[in-house]
Amino acid sequence: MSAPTIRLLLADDQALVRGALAALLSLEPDLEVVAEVGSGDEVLPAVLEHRPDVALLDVEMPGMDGIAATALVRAKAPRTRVLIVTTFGRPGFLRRALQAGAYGFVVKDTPAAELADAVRKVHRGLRVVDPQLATDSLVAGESPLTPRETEVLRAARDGSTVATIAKRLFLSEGTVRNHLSAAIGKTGAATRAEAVLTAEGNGWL
Amino acid sequence: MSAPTIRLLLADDQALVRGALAALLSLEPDLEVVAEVGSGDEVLPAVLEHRPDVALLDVEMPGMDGIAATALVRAKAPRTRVLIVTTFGRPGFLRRALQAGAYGFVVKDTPAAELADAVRKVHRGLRVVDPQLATDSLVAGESPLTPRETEVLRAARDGSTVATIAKRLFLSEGTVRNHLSAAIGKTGAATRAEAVLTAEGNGWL
DNA sequence: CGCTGACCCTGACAGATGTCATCCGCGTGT
DNA sequence: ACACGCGGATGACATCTGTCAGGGTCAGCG
Repeated sequence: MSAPTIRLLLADDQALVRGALAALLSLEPDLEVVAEVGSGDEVLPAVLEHRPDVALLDVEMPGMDGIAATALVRAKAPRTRVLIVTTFGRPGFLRRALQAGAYGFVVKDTPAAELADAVRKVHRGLRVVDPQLATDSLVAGESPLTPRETEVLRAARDGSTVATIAKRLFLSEGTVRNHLSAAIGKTGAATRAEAVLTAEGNGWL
Repeated sequence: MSAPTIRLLLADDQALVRGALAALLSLEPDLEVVAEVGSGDEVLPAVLEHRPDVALLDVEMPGMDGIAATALVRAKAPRTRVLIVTTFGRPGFLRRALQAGAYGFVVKDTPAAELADAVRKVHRGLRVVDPQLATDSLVAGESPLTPRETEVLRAARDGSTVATIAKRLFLSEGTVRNHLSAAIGKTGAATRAEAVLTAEGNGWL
């Protein structure tokens, strides 16, 4: 009797990318794609139903992001190992993904031939992390922003004025300006727009 | 003698996505991936060497974006038809891609099964464009921004101060403020950060 | 229990932003 | 030849941003 195949679940909101990844992985005789979902909140139900050995999750998905979905899978279906497959190799994403229980973290710059190997390693319980990304993650460190500063900076992402943010968060304009100023200082930026980019780049937002 | 296969070139800076798309398209007996490149400036040399019938180009690539590469292919290798395959279905991208000579425009939300059909249609000389995207493109219209306004707004993308932008573009701060103000007005935004997001969303930047 | 530090909140103020008025050069139409 | 409109440039000024000083609350520690 032949060795059993590794059962896979794919989660990516881009149908074309998801279908292409399924085609790529199905070329391997020992890998079998048993489910595909397009949003984060479909991940756990599909994992519970199909019992994949490895779940390949994108990070940015509607309904729930892949990192939150990873935490759910670890809590409710610990035999399923998670491999994050994402466009943005942000050090903050890596740290949060590992903390949430992901076994591996692959960015879409990776050669296609390496994905199957990454899946097999994760299935065997090994960690798969790009060394450069791990280094960047250690260098960037945890976010220096307080929860409120993070919230105010996130609210500033879309270019809103202080008055608009104040209304949205039920704060005075002075409070909003102070939090923004603190966030600007902590990220080493000159403006709030730059602070947003820096925090996003470091995975702090 | 069997019908000849459709020769394809793939261009996407993400190796994993490119490899996966190659795997997906190679499942079709009448399609053959003859070349893969990872940057925009490799597209034309590869097209001239491999003579693909259809070139599938991403938009955002290093070296040269896929729309500029499309224009080059039309000029230098008119028998190769271009199909844009991109993450962001921006109406501005669609318009510029068609104007540059692309035969089709597919976003990565498209079901994987439709990609091969899109390739076949493009090969036959048919247009492949998402109707919703075409509508959005007509609604958004051409950019109302002057070349200088576009340049100044683009320089403001990274959150730079007016003084920094003035130095970078060799203008006075008053001039920069005036162009930014005009761009804010034309995009209907309240701040420059919002104007940047609006212009990007409409494909004007 | 008192002290300390972190976090959150607020308003005053100097400096930056965005609006407005104005001018110049160039291309187009009459 | 002239008038007009457009794009680009500039500075004055009202408004907004970011910094700073100050106060309140709460958890942790001695």
